[in-house]
Amino acid sequence: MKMRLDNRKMQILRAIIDDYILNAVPVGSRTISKHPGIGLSSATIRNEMADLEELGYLEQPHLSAGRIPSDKAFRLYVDDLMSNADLNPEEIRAANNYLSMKRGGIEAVVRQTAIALSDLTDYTSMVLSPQLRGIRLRHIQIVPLRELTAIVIIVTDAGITKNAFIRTPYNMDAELLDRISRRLTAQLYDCRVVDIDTNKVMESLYEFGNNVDFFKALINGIESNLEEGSKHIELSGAGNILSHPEYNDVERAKHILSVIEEQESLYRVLRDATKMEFTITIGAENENPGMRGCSIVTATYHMKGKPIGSMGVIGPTRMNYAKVLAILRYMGSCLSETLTSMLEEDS
Amino acid sequence: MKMRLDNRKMQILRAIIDDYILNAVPVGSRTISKHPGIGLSSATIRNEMADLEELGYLEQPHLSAGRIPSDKAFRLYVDDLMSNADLNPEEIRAANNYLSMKRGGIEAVVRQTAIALSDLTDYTSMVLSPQLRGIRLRHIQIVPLRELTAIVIIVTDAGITKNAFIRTPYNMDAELLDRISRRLTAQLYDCRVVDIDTNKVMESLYEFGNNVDFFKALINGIESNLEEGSKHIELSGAGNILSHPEYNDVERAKHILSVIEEQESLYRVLRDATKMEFTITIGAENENPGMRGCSIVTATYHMKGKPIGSMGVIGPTRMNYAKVLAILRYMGSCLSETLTSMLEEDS
DNA sequence: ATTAGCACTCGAGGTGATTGAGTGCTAACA
DNA sequence: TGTTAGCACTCAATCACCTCGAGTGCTAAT
Repeated sequence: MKMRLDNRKMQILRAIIDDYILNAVPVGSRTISKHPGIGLSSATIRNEMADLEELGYLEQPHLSAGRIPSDKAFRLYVDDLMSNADLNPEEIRAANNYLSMKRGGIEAVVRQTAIALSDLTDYTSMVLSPQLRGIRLRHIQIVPLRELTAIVIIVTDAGITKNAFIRTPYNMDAELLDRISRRLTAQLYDCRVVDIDTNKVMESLYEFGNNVDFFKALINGIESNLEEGSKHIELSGAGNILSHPEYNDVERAKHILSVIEEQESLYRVLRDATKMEFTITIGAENENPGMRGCSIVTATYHMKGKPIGSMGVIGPTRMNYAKVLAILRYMGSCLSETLTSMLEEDS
Repeated sequence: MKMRLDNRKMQILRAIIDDYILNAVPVGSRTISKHPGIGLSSATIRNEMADLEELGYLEQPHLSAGRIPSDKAFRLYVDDLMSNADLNPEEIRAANNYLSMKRGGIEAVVRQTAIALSDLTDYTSMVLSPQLRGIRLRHIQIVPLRELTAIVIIVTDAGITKNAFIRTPYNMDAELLDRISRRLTAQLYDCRVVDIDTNKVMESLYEFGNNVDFFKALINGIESNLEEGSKHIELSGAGNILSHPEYNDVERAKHILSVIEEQESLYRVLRDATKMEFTITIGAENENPGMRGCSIVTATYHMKGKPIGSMGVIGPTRMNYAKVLAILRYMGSCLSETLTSMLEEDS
């Protein structure tokens, strides 16, 4: 006999998950039978639960306990069952309050966003700094620093500066480097990384002598510098994981903390997440084995309509997906708006 | 009858502290009487312990437990009793291993140092980014960004760039701003912040029109930018606090984590600590009430012989001060050396 | 198909006894 | 006079044991 997930099973599963998200305690048949909207006795629920367990949606920690939803159940939940929440006015006020202090440039805004996210959700939050790919060049300046070494400064239309050291083939003086800077600026003004035509730029530098390797290194440096973007991640509320009962086990908590601190894998998660408006990764779906047992929800933010970064929340698999999504949605649009307006208005 | 801390009491206290640092468990009279170098019976030790308690060096969690050293005892310990440790070859190898990858500029080095510190000590570590005060100016460049807004880029001899937005009084074109930049660079080349003579610089800008407010804002911007230094703190091993039994209480751990994450007070600690070669702050000596119960040990690092920043370790009051000091001393000199050499050699 | 009823399971939490590491005090001792 | 042996006492930790109750599966009646 083939079991199917009929409507009633779905309803029951949903009630179980809702309860579990709220209480973090295995939920029993009686609890569900008393649930408004479900007019069934606990015995019936038990039968259904047994079916759901067989289908892989529920798990039993031990015989005489209730059931807890599996990763698979949460997947179903976020895909089909979840009713999406909205922020209440109070939360919106709180969120705006965090963001009101937009002094201090992009980094400060990103940091404030991270703090707001972790405080509002009560989970750990992370915000990837804006990625520069697609941003346009405004100015290039090469400054001699000491013997045979110069520093290359790149300014973009986002008001972000980056800099890199470069080795010069001989002791080029400030004047020469300045002329080269002007030529480069003229050539590359308003270019994005992808627009850079190395050969053409090289040609335009011929008059400054036969230093092919140096020029090549210079252009490569500019390109790679713009391309790599900033790998910086702003974290906040790392301690929040200790608030949730699943991490009362100190060993577990320590482990997660070290994974979070390492940042490299978080960077990969956020980088990849920038391709999609929202992502939800549940428990074992995480690539990093250390993150199994956690869920990650992310949202993208934009600048002038283009996605340039993403932010996310790390919590237990039983996190309140609906609420987290709502908060991420709101904060994402706030951040997008702020960043875009920082380009247009005074700052 | 006046009790004094005679030599024997000191020895006993020292043995107690050593033992407590190692085991984190109240230590009893029998343990000490068996301690090599102390040829006394437990009964005698008990008498001495009672005296030490009366003098405020020991505390009893409850009647039938051993004693634990008070903050006052630890203070005495680090000031007078402690024998200073040296790193063993293996630790030196490990430390060098962390620092071998000095690719990627100052931030990367600072980060690596923080990671090494936390891994070697098993406590939480923090490293304050180099403070620029005392660093010399190399280049100033003002670039128009959009209507009425420009970005000011400052390059120092440490190869550090900083940038700030500035509002222009009218739409100054790139050419004009460039001429102003050159003039400023000429005027301020090789200056430290403290050397800047605002009036003289203002005078030299007269020829660029009567924009007193703008010029003033410009110079102020440069000054304050250099002055404030970077408030960035690199943290590592936040999760390590969970390794120590005093933080098995989740509430306590959460509290400390939130204090650490807030960073503002850590910045103040490290900033102030830059004035001294080493500092040790024990328990209640901390200014931040949230940090009482912790100890902080810091060391200064230098660039070309001048102190430009400090690094520290946060742990329980019973931390292994001798070892932590040795590690900080070693890492401090490594960092100083690396930073100084980054100025001189290619990077 | 649903439900009431029942026997069974098992973790959580409470009780009480035991253990052992520790103390203070006193009296004997060198 | 300082040191030590000895003893009575304290108290947290641990363990065995018990009870409680929330939960289950199964079966028979509706």
